[in-house]
Amino acid sequence: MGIIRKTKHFQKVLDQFSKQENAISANYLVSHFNDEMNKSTIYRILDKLEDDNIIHSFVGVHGLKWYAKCLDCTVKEHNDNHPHFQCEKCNEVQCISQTNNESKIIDAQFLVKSVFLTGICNRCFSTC
Amino acid sequence: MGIIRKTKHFQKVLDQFSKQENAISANYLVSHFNDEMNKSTIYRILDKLEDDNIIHSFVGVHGLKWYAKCLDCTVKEHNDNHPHFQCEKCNEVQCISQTNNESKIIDAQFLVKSVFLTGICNRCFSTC
DNA sequence: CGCATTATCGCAACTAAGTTGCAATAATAC
DNA sequence: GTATTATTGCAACTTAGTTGCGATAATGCG
Repeated sequence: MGIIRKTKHFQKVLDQFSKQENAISANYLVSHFNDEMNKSTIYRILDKLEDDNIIHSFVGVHGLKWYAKCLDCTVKEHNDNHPHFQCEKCNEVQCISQTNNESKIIDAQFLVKSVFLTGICNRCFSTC
Repeated sequence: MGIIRKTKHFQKVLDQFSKQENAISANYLVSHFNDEMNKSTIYRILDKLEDDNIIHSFVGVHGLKWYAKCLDCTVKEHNDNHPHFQCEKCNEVQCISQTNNESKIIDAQFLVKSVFLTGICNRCFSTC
């Protein structure tokens, strides 16, 4: 089990995920909480939140680690494998609601656990 | 234009992609050519090969940079967006032939340029 | 072929993200 | 209120990838 004590720092990091539907990079949190908490604290809290299946992690286009809220996961089982989409222009990462279409693609070849898409988001596409 | 002179080093790196269907990590090449060439040389050659649309790059599960051969790309246009699959157990990355199924998933929401899947590959699945 | 030009290379030093060990601090249980 | 121990801050580290610069070698031309 990851989280044991409910500290102020833990609460602050968790709050970020409550008021934000999309994914958040570890890096963003480090600079956002720059003068409130140490970066190792943030990384450790993220580890523990992931341990408890409250958030899940993946790697974005520039090799940075991103975290997003788990939707239907319990402490025991992580079963929220919704796809993520990162825009190459604005770098924002969006969670895509599961459609079950993806599993078809690869069928017998592999057991797919996560889907990561990149491209241009609506907003950036319409402003260029 | 990336590649201008056909040096021995350039040829050696390119050979790796000729005799290998799947993706190769920059990191692998650095240790593979450890006593033959400097790592900055390798990174620079990879940059140039990508510039010329001979290979394309993406980031794998651990944030490492991977490269795979471009199939139907010209120097002017990169149009090979085949999906990649990385196994979480053996870390191997496979190129998946384009099926055009993926574009359906997200349709009007985004312009998808790349698809990256993770999970368990056939070989690892059958040996556990 | 020989030479000048300049792309490429090796080296060392750097950057940035993320990790780790340890002593100090603070949350919890009794 | 105090003891226990999880959490935190700090500094030092690791690892992938980048950069500047002088040395080397590929190419083009006479």
